Amino acid sequence: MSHNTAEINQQLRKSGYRVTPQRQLILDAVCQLGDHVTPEAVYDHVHRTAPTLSRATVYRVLHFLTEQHILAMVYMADGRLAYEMAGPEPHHHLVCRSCDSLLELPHSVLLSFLLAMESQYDFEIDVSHLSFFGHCTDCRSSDGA
Amino acid sequence: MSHNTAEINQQLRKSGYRVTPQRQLILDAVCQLGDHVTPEAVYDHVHRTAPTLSRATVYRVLHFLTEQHILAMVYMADGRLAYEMAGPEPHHHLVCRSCDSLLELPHSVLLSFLLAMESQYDFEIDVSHLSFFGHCTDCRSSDGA
DNA sequence: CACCTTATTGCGAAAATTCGCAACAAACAA
DNA sequence: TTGTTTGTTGCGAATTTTCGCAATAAGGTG
Repeated sequence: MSHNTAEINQQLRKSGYRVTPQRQLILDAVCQLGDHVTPEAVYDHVHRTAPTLSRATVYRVLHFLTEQHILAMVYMADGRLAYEMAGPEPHHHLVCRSCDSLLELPHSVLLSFLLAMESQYDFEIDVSHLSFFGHCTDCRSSDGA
Repeated sequence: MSHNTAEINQQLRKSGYRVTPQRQLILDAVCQLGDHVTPEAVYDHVHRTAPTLSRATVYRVLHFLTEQHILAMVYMADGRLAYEMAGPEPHHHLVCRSCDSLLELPHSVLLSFLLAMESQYDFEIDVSHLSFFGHCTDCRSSDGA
C-alpha cells in the first residue's frame, strides 16, 4: 500500500495542521509495514532513521492521523490496538480468535445494515474500519469450539 | 443489574475453575457500578473492602470473566476498555463521539447481518457485545460534523 | 477433617500508553 | 530572507496494563 504524499500534505495544511518530518516518517512506516501495524513496530522502524523521535510522538501521530482519516484503527484478536492505511473505500475484517487469520470484508456487505441503523435510529455510524471477532471455517471444523 | 451467584459459581466450578472471594467481589462491583465500568473504577470500589486485592488481579479477573461470557468488554468513545454484565441476550451500543451518549441496540437488528456473514464467509461471529461509533441525531443537527 | 493438586493471588518489576511543559520549527506574511 | 505565530516535538514523569514467580487457598478425595 502506498500513499499520495502530496495530496495528504495538502489536506493537512489546508486544515491548519503542519507537515513535519516525524509525521511523514511515521506514515511511511505504517505504509511499508502493512496491515495491523502496532505502535511499537512503528517506533522500532522509525527509530532507526530518526533516533530522537520519541515514543510519545509515535502515539500522538498515530492518533492524529487516525482523526484525519488517513489511518484507521484496528483492534486485534488480543484486544490490542494497531493501525493501517485508510483506503478511500473502507474495508473490514473478520478476525479468527483461534488462528488469528484475517478475512477482508468489503464495505458493501455492511451497507444495508448501516443504512438500516441510520433510518431506524437516526444515528450515523462512522466506520473507517470495523473488526468482527469469531471463528473461521477451519478452526470450527477442526475443533468443537 | 444483578446476577445469579449460585448459577455462575456452578458454571465456573464445572469448567474446572475456582470461585474465589476476589472474583466474587469484582463481579459484584461491576454489577453495582453499572454499564461501562473501567478497571480502575472496579479497583477503587473493591479496594475499600479488600485492601490487599491487587490491580493485577482486577485486570486478570475482568479478562477471565469475559472469556467465560459472564462479563462483556465494551470499547468506549475514547478508545479505552470497560466492562459490563453480559446478559443472556447480547445487546450492543451506538456510541456518539460528540456527546458520549449511548443508544442500546437489540441483538435482533444484527441477526440478519450475522447470518449473512455465516453463510457467505462461513465465519461465525462471536458477539457478546459490539460498539458502533458515530454521531447521534442531536449532535448532527446542532453541528455540521 | 486432613491432605493433595493445581488454579489463583499478590507483589514488585517491566512494558505500554498518556500527560505537562518548555524548546522547537512549520507555515505564512512582509 | 527574516520575523512572528502557534502547532508539534522531546523529555521525563505519571498512569495504565501486563508479566513472572513464589506463596496461597479452593475443591476434590479418602
